[in-house]
Amino acid sequence: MLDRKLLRKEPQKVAEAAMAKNEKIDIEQWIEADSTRRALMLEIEDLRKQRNKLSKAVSMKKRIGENADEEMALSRNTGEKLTLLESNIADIDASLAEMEKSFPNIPDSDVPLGGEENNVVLRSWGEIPEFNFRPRPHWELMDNVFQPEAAGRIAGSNFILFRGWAAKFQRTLISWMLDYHIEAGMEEIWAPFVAKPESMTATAQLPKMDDDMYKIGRDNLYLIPTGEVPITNLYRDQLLEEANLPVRLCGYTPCFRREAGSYGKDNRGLNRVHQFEKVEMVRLEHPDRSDKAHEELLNHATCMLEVLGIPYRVLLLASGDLSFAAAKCFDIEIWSAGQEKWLEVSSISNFRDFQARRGNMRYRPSGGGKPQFIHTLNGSGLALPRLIISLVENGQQADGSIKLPSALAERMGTEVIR
RNA sequence: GGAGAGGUGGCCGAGCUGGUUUAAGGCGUACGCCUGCUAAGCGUAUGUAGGGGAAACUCUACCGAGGGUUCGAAUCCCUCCUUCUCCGCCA
Repeated sequence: MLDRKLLRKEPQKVAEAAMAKNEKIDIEQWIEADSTRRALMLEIEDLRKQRNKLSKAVSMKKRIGENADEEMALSRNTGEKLTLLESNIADIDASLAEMEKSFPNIPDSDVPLGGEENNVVLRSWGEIPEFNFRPRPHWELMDNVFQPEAAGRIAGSNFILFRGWAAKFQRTLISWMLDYHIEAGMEEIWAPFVAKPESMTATAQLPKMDDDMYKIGRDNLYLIPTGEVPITNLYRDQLLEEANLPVRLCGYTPCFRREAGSYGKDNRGLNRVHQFEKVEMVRLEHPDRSDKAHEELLNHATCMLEVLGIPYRVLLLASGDLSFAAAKCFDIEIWSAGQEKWLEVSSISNFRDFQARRGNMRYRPSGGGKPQFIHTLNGSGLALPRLIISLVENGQQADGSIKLPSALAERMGTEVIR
């Protein structure tokens, strides 16, 4: 959610920002409703003031035994007027709130304009592996342990099933990544995998992504599309002390995505599935330090890839590729040797105070003064399926066996998976 | 799922036979006083949001959410959400 003062003061800026994100918004309609609301509010407050006075007069007169019929009649009359105006303003409030929830966050000034084609490669690391044989895609290398047809029988197409070493490999990776984050000072969170509409609205999956989420209608719950939802919502409606910032969290969750309308698009194998596992990093920051925190999250995630020896590149997303809530986002892409392409394995976003406003997440400044909205950030650290793709395809050998990075070999109890 | 008890300001907690409570008191926090230092003690201030004012200040709303009764609701009634206790069911 954006600051109402900003909407009033610089509607043009908000409209341009929405345009840059390919979102259509009607700012004129908002401005009109807002000014109507403020005029009505003045009237209402005046009437309430009158009624309070009359009530007090009634109270005084009754205490000393005088007749207060006149005041009571006047007060009743005022009350009737109020009821009408209050119902008008409630309608306006509802429509304002609905509009505001559909206004996207404003991209930072250093975010390039335009669509995907304007994303900027900031840096890259590692050598793209070369083979003296034809590198195979992961679905061939994992033929025995990755069984999408079985998952299809159980849950439907585009769900996945691992068995044997693949199942263990995923569990090992989750555990390794969590330990890596904990080592760096984050607190591990394990949270519900479903969330209420209010939670989805706070982190801004709602209203826009409604069609992309699995919904449990009878209990009015959604399956989470990312760990960001429960972990960030841990602090919804909370007031933090400035001394307790930053809050650094991580956690494992499955992520459920309907991927409506994406069938047939890069969805072979593990590339794009309805349920995938992910370790997420979440950070609540002081507004002055969120830029630094954003870089730190990025570097922390890329460091992890360096330990695993996976070639990657970092993109700064252009405005049109930014999510609804983000002000700025880095994507990390890793190399898939079997498919010879880059795969997005992490999005690291700064939402500034956008989610904090929606979720009422604030801190009290240590010098005293009014509570302020915090800045929220998050990043995948990392998404499992594509990480597995890269490790398996990049580590493959001529005989179809897979060589593991040393960090994982120890935990898997073998250096080579056969 | 059944029965019962709660949800009050950063936290705890009174009020809940409707009108000097437009929320007592405590903790915490800030500043000051006092004390050789520290602790204790004393004093003052301290909720959130919005409006008006140069400012001191002032007005309005908010006691889980929404609706109702009333001249007037934290207080009475209804619906919902949520927490806890006990029982049932299930892993």
